[in-house]
This record gives sequence, C-alpha cells and structure tokens, in this order.
Amino acid sequence: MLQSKLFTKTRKEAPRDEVSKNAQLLIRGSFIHKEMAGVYTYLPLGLRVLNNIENIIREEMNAIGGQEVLLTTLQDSEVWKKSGRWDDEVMDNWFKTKLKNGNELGIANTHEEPLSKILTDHVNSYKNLPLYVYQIQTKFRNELRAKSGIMRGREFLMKDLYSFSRNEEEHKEFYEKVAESYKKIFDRVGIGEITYKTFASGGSFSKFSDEFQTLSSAGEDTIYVDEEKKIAINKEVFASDVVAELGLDKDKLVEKKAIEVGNIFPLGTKYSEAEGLLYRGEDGKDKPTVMGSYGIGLGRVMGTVAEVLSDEKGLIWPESVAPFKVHLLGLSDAGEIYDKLKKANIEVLYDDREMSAGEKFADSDLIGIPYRVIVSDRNKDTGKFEFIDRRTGETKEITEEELFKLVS
RNA sequence: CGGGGUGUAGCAUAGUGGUAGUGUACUCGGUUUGGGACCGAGCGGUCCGGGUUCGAUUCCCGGCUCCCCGACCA
Repeated sequence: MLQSKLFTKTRKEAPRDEVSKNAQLLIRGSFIHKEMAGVYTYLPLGLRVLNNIENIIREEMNAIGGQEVLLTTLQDSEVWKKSGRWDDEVMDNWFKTKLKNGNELGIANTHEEPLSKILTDHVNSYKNLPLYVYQIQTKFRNELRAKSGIMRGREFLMKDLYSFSRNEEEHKEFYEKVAESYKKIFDRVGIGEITYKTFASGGSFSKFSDEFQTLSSAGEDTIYVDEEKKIAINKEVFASDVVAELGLDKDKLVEKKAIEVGNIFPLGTKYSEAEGLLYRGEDGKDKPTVMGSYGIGLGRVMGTVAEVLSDEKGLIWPESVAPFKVHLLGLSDAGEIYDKLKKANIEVLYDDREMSAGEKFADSDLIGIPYRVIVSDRNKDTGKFEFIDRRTGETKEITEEELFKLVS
C-alpha cells in the first residue's frame, strides 16, 4: 500500500486524556480512534492488526473442531429469564433496549443462553455430541468505569467458544484441549513467553476457572507465578490449600501484575438445564449436556501486544500480527522494488510521501512494522538495500535476492 | 456507584474580570533532504446552561465530558 494514500496521520503527542501506553501508542500511530470512553474505532492499520489476530484465533479454533457461527447482538429476554440472568441485580453490566411495542431486549454481552436455546433444535441424541461452537462478535458491556485504553471497553470484539459434551470426562478432555489451543494462540501472537495459565475463581459459574494472564505492569490482576512450571494462581483464590492442591511450592511463587487475555470456564449443566438442552442417551434417558465457555477479547490481546511489545519510540509488532511485513522507506524513488515486493505477495507499506527522512524514520519506528527497507541515493549505485529489524535495530546492507529471502 | 481531578485551535500547552499567546498540524511562497530541517506569510480556539458584573474564558451554581483511585468485572 502507498502510504501517501493512507488517510490516517500519525501524531507526535498522545491526547492528554489517554494515560495507558497501549492507547497512547495506538492513537499516535493512528491504529485506533477514541469515540468515547471505552469505545474505540479501528482505523486501517489497526484493523489489519485486529484481522490478523482474528485469523490466528479462527485457525486455532477450527483446528480443535470448532464450528463458527454468528449469533445476534439483539437478544430475546425470554432465554435469560429462564436462567435467571436477565435481572440487572444478577448481571449489572447489561445494555438493554426496547422494541416499539415496549418489549425489552438485551444487547449481547455473552451468549450461553441463546446458543443453548438454538442447539435444542439440533441436538437430540448422544450421537449429536460432543459439539463445539464459536463466534467472533462484538460484545457490549456497560462497565461502570472503562479504563486502560482498549483493554477494558464497553464495546469490544470477542471470540467466544462454547462446548457441549455428554459427560464430565468428555468435557474435561476438550477443556484441556482448549487450554492447549489458547497457548498456541498466545505463542503465535507473540506473547506466549510471558503468558501463564492461571488458576482463578469461577465467578458465578463454577468454583474455579482458568485464566490466561500476560505479565505486564499495566495489568489489573495480581497473580502468583511459578516460572518453572509455567503456571500461576490469581490473588483472588490464593490460599495455602489451593497452592498445595496444585502441587506448587509457596516459596517459589512470585507476585506479578498481569493482564487477563483469555479465560476458560466449566459451566456444568446450569444453562443446558435452564434452556432444556437435553440429549437422549444410549440408555434411552434424557440428560443435560455438560457445557464449557472459552473467551478471548481480541482488542485486549491487541492492546496487550502493544503494551508489552513496544519501546520509547513506538510499537514493535511481531510478524504474525503486524499490519504489514515490510515498511519500504523511499528517501528516493523506490517504486521499482515496491512493485516487485507486491508482485511477490509481500505485504508492504511504501512510504512514498514527500517529507523529510527524519520524519519517515520516526513514523516508521512508531508504526512498528517488523522489517524496514530503505531506498536512497546512498545505495543507488551499490544495488543494495538497507535493511533494519525494528525489534533489534540491527542494520545491514543486502542484495535484492537476500531481501526476498528474508521477507518471503 | 463513592472519592479526587480535568475541560482554552485538529493535537499539545500558556495566560487573564477588559483586544487570548506559543508549539505542532494545516494552506501559500522560498530554502532544504539520513532522525519529526529552516525562513516568511496565512487560517483556526475558551465544554454546555444559568448566575454575579458595565463587562466572564477567568468568579459562583448546575450539568456534561474525559482521566485517576476505589468498588465492580462471564
């Protein structure tokens, strides 16, 4: 893409009202635009990052047998009344609205009930199970206090997967599979090293759940980490008996701040019973399906990557989620190599703008595309390109052939 | 939802009961061209409502906004 055609503009300074690093950098680089507190628009560069994250998640969900759907944002209050979660006392972050005739509707913040209801049309027999259904959809939560940039919003894109199994053993097996899948996802987006599966409270669903926590000073959660075993315990359930139950040594645990990038919950039969999601067993008797739910907030993952992978100059995207793979800086005309890179299907942002070199370098540092290629009069006669790795800052002179080898 | 702050140009900031200043961005002209380069000219602003006052961006009241701390958080 030609940078001269990109309608967004970078800024030297972040708006005063953004304090969190992720929002400051993402706004300065024009990845996102703040619409209001906790509500952000994704601009072209930001959407490319978000889509990359989305595709990684989709691939991993499909790999464990997930079937993708798109459920509705407007929700019938009936199914929620059945499970007892319609009441604002029970779920206080509902956004609700009304039809012209006065009937109340919910604006989606989660989908256990509606999906269970839908599946009553399709699940009758033990032969139809187990079943894994997921979606990537915008959720709305009326947070009393939005904060931390795109980390805790009122409107956000979320991947939610729900599993429906015949019994606890079958459920447990899949639950572990999702945990593995999540690990792969966080590895692929570049935060695997510092992301810990964390034992946590189960909220209203169950006694315990597992969270995926990424170490960061910007985190809202406090966790106790066992760095060797790569697991952690959330402060909210931290107690001697829990430490013992997990086979951990209290002295080896280190207190850290972390961002919850994903969570997985066993749901038991609470919602399947409420919605009448029963299946006929081999013995001819009806039984409720055993459910689990598994969420990842895409914006929060993007914000976490921004928070954790950046320096004082700007963002440092891993190749897997970067908006482009190559940032081509044309200090003199670089149209020729741009065309070649495009022809080779390499995602390249070509800075063809008429502005000073310093400005282009600063913008490039800020935007954080992994590989920078500089074309200027300096290397016009050498036939070589200057190649810089954004992460390490390492610079080398390479031939065209070497360039294609590095970025293909 | 409790507490604390905040609001001046697209963005960042200064200042003031009496003509609102600077940087940046933007427009025009010129000089530049490897780290947000320079010179000149120009465009553009006091959150909303009420009150006090001859006069309010400034003081007072109310509202809203956004941020922070806490509470909350499938």
